[in-house]
Amino acid sequence: MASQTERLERLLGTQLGRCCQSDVDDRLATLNGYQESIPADLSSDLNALKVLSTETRHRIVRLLAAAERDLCVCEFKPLLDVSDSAISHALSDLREAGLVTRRKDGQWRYYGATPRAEAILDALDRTRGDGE
Amino acid sequence: MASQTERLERLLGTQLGRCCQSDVDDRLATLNGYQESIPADLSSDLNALKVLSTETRHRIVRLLAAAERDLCVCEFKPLLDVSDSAISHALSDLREAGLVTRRKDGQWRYYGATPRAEAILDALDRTRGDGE
DNA sequence: AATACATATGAGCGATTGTTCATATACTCA
DNA sequence: TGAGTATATGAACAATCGCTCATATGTATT
Repeated sequence: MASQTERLERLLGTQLGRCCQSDVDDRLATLNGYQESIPADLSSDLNALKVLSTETRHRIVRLLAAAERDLCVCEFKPLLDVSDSAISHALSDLREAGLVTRRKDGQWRYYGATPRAEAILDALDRTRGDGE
Repeated sequence: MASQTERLERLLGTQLGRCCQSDVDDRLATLNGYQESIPADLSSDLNALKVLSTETRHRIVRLLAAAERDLCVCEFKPLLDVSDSAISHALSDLREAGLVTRRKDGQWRYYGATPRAEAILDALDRTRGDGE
């Protein structure tokens, strides 16, 4: 049975030219340190990214960011090639993910991009086309 | 049959207190302006977000960012609760999405986070917990 | 050359997803 | 109050996804 650290041991042999148990322990401690620097609950980050990763929802947020104002649900209609229902579902998912806000005005609903949404789009824009 | 702009026309009636054809045309032109400011090809952005939106791949990138150095494939093993194959698939997806780089050293492979990956994580970190 | 090893790749399976259709809710105006 | 409108919600279905297992590729060592 292959242990969890069998290969790590060999890697350290390559990197250090030697490898005793304390070398393995030290490296494992270092790796655990990286692990601990990760937010305990990733679900909100993962959800924000997932929600922004499909075309309909992504486009909605880009439109809101470009508009620099809240848009009414019906303003998305001529710009997106999906049903009203799909737009509504998309906005609902975006709101739950903290990427858009909603404001009611009579029968109309206005949505706006949150700073979180804008920060993510900005990160993409600033790094688009980077080879690496 | 409901036209694409039927509701928009009524919205403008509400917003402007009137609505003739030129009002509709103006608004449509404005909306099309937003549309045009969106990158023509979203697929690379969408893919980057999708790839970062599941736990295994996201965790890999967070580990690389925390490490501030390239990590060997075998170093992920004790930190992730999935098979070697899943780690390899994940790294391959991340590389294709431009989120990690790969460096070969003998039989070992070292991966590192790209500026694009770091920018996205940073956007998430800076805005985590924003109510809106 | 043969064996061992590190990583990669492809098929396949259960689980999740984005959409549409049907329907519900809530507001407006006669 | 009743008809019309704007948006939201739930079910359902095809499509996609993430994982594991089996196997392939390329490197090191003997």
